[in-house]
Amino acid sequence: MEFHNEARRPHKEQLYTLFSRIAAAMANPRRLELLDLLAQAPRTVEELAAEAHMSVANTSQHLQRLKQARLVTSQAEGLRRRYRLADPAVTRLWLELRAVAEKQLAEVERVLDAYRERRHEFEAVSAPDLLARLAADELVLLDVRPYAEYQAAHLPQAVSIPLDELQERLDELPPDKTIVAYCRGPYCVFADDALAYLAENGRAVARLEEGVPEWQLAGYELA
Amino acid sequence: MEFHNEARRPHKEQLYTLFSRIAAAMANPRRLELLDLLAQAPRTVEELAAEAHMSVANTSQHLQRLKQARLVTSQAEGLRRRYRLADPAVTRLWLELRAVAEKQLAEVERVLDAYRERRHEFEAVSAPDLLARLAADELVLLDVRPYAEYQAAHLPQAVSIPLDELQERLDELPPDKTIVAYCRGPYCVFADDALAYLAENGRAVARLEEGVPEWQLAGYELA
DNA sequence: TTATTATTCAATAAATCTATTGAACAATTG
DNA sequence: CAATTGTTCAATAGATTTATTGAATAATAA
Repeated sequence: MEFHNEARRPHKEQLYTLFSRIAAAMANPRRLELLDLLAQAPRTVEELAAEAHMSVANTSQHLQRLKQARLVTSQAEGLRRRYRLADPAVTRLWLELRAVAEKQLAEVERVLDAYRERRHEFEAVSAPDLLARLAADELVLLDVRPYAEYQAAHLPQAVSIPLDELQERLDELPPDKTIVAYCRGPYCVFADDALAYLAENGRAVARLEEGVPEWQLAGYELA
Repeated sequence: MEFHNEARRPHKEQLYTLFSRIAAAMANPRRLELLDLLAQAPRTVEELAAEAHMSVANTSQHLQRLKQARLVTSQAEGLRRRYRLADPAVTRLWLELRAVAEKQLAEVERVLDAYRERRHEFEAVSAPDLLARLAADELVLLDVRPYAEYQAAHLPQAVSIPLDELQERLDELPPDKTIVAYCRGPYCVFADDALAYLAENGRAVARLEEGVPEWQLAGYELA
């Protein structure tokens, strides 16, 4: 009865090799950006390429690698092909990866402060707090992401005004209530931009750091 | 008010690059095996090299990469240096990675059946079931890992008999109770080997698939 | 002090990964 | 049918990663 059985070694190595394939698929900043975008809504290659500022060929190649690792699936839609995350577990893995980076790499905080330069300016609302004040009808929850992402999934009672339509549609927001904006999550600046504009126009504002994936992971319902 | 702000692009890319470093550190089967071992107990370079069947120099080099990514820390102990996981979040990430691989890569199941050839032979006990039956004093919980790992952390009420001492210490186990064995987790064969031997010697046996990390992640207490 | 021991470093060849380019393919439209 | 369009494929150069070898380092023991 021994701890080390040489006959089983090759199988064990195969297992670790399989696990490492998932990590390898995520071990590239471009592919992480693609996963992050897909965590918001399914998209075509062209849309992903434009959003991530990369060439279509390169985007397609990276998507093939994600597909090989079974992190994404694709579906033909006429001339196009739409990609989506293969499973909610992939979202969990991505969020857990981010959480480890946040906790272990001090640089993340530094870069985030440079990226979201106004992130400390607005009051932050926690998820339970939001729910309570929504129930009391004290505030409006505003989703400023592109409409397609709102359609794919959004927080309960959220109103959609994409960031680039906010100026024209300002009067759709009640002037007397606090406006809580959210976007793709804590690494997204859309909500900050929206809140800065709303504050300039005399509205009471606050930010929800959670995006749809974080909200869902925390166990709350989506609309 | 636009969705794409060119000035912020470089910061965004830096963020994804930081996140990808964590994934890159895990994107190698050897390093995953090291993380897996460290999830059981802290160890020295030499111990890790022996257990993972790799050269000391190679082991050290991989540990440096894990350390750079802040997934492990090390501590001098006289002549040696002991490595440990940097944070419980690292364990969570590793388990989540495994979960995705399990769910998405059908090959994992196939390789696992070849690796743990007896895994379907024994009754499996679930964690809540185990707790109930332990409370009712119906069974003995047996930890068959090396003693150092038992010392680092083990399940409540677990008795330690390392696999390689099981034959000599068989009489320490009460002959009338069902023996539930566990080891490092669902990808470990120690418990299967122990149960096969115990069953041959007329004991009633069952297996707990969870190891210490899985047990902890599920929210249960450790001893 | 010198010798021993655990670990790390440096150099290297083989393998793998990345972005780019331009061609190929396949589903639609005219 | 041919033309258009979104996507994928193939080839390639430059960069990164890996395991191995042997030397360097640093803490302890003789």
